[in-house]
Amino acid sequence: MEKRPTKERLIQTANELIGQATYSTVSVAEICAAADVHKGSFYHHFPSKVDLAIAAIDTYFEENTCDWNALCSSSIPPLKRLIKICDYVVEKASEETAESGHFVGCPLTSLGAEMAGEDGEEARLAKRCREADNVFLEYWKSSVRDIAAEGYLKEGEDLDQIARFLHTFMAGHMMLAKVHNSIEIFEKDLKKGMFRILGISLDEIEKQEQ
Amino acid sequence: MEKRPTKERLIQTANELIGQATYSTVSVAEICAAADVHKGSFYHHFPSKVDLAIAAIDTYFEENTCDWNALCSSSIPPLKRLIKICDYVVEKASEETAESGHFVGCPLTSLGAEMAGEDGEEARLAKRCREADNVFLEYWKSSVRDIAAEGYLKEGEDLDQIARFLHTFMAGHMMLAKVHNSIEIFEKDLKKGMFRILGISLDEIEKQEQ
DNA sequence: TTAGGAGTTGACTGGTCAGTCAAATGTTAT
DNA sequence: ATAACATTTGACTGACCAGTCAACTCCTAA
Repeated sequence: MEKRPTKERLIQTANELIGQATYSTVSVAEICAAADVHKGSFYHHFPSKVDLAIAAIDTYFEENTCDWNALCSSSIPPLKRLIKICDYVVEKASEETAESGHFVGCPLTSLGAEMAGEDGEEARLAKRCREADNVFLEYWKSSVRDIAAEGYLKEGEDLDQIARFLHTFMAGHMMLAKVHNSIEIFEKDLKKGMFRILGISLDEIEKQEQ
Repeated sequence: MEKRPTKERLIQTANELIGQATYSTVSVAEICAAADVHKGSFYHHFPSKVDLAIAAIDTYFEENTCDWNALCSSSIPPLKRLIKICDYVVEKASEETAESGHFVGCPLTSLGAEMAGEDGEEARLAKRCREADNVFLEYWKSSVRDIAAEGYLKEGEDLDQIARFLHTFMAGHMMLAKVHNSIEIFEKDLKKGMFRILGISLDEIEKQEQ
């Protein structure tokens, strides 16, 4: 069994531990111990704890945009894409919760909120979280435009605002599921809420699928 | 100029500083300095940092339920109540942001998420956040039932689920406004999103008001 | 006047934190 | 073989953390 490179192990471990706790409460020593890396070796690969966290956010972001791109192929009808994204998010959250015992949620929001009031070096991390979050908002905007282009929305609606609603609703769901450490409501409500915000009957769409 | 009692000053200062940063990153020494209280005096009034945070959450909760009760008088039509609550939340957030330069958001969600992965003494704080959050969910349930009773919602809808949607949407708005430290989208979207989730035209209701 | 509890003071402790460093060990290219 | 570089090791530092404590001041009640 081949061990993955030290740097990768640190990033993955950081994402796991920070997801289950917070940036502030997880120490460099803890991350090192869990990743089987010595302190000095850590600082060979990363100039600071903040830089590890940024690398961890970058990795999370790249993995997720990659998956979303695969799910959001233009060849698929936009409402089906929305369903697939919801299913993907729910499934991924279920796996994480089953593995760790904690609902991890969205690091961009959790870490972004934790770092929101910081200045100095930590502000770089806060900025990265905001930037990445904005990219996901763009995904929603694009999705809503595609849904509107298919005639599912009334003429003259503020499409960007509807996209913000979806984005906000997703973020809120993630945070509350984290607070209550419960995947159940998340599974039950996410997709239905999305379609309610859009004003489209989920039942009818699902019937068409069959 | 009379100084308020030490204990009150500590609770108020804790709410301010923890709101602008996080529980973990604000030290007891900082809170003491800001409240002009000495370390030893702090531990005369509170057995631990966790107990101060719980007292701070309790104070926040009591102040807010008190205000919400005043706004939610049954003598007012339920949709008007919803508008008043949204206006109240937005106005309070604006004041806090103007005063501190930070969008503070909802401590029950922020602190609740920060403490979600903790065990030991901090778990008591996490539990208190969850409990308080559940009380606010009950407010939404009650509001949605009243709105339905006036005939604004279709027959057979899952009213508790709609209440969860509103609660989730509010929480998401608070968190994202904190992440981006921006009150603008919060002001622009909150009320409109609420009415979109309900499926009721805000414009028409506002016309009736005049 | 005085006794005693409530509140205050600030120095102190042991532990943990992020980050440093010089020496040791691998690895690769010539 | 060896030079040059990448990586690892673990002891170390100074700062900060939550919490302690004994001495002190203040208020109140008899």
